[in-house]
Amino acid sequence: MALTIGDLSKATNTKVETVRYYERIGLLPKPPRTAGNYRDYGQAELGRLSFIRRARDLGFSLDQVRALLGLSDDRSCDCAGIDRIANEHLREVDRKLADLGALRRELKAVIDSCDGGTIAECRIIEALGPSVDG
Amino acid sequence: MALTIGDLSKATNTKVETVRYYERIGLLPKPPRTAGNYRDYGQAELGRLSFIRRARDLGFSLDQVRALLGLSDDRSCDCAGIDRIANEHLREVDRKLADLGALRRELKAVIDSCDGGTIAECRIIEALGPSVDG
DNA sequence: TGTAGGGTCTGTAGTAGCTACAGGGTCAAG
DNA sequence: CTTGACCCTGTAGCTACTACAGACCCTACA
Repeated sequence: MALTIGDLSKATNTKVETVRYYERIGLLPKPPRTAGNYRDYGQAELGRLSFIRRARDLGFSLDQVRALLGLSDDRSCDCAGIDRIANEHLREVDRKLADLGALRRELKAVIDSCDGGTIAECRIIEALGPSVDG
Repeated sequence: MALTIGDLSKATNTKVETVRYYERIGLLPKPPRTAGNYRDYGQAELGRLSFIRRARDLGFSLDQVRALLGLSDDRSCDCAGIDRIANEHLREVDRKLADLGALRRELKAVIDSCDGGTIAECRIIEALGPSVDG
């Protein structure tokens, strides 16, 4: 039943330092300590940490995770707030996908323009800006 | 001909602090100073900064930019090194696109599973991990 | 000549989200 | 009773900037 920080760490694939970090910034509660001053966790903390890690894996920021945790703690409220945060995040992801796609096209064009030779005639270098003696 | 740091900043859409930062980390040379201890830039520095910014816009890391600058300084070498860095970066971008795409699908599935109601029955929260009282 | 406003200078600290130590204490096994 | 794995606190590092504070410089206008 009692779990050490190492147990939590292994179970959630999180570094020990990261668990302590989450405690420091208030995402995880300060747990009771053993006689030897070791952190003493239970199932609740394991669940909470799993939640945090899963949300992080899905790309939610720590602030978003904090908000999700805050909302999910009140199980009687309706889940519109949760839905809003998740959809906001989805829009962010879509923006990033679009940006990264555009960047890829541009980068590909720069690379394709080059067909070897010396640096002096390298199209990649050319494409990257006005030449140094411009 | 003589450019202040503000001129460079405006011409390349870079914050003044960022220009000083690039100097501090060695991407830009330490320029001569005016009588009043202002940085005194010429066209060469403008070109170099433009190059840096353009490469950054294309998602190259500062380390990659440093390598590109190093290679491009020797104009007689062949451009295989440049090509290698650019293609490496392209592969990185492709990896990120794939990861982000996968993340998006998963996030979408989580969101779509929710059809309102209270937090207690919220599928988003459920999907994010074992419940707190696991 | 004085002053108001911009711009610039150095140096330091903050951002996100960890990660990596140093220098110590604790605990179970042999 | 010692070895080794774990844990503790506290601090510094990472990327790529950004944001001050407190001072100095430079130009224009009264």
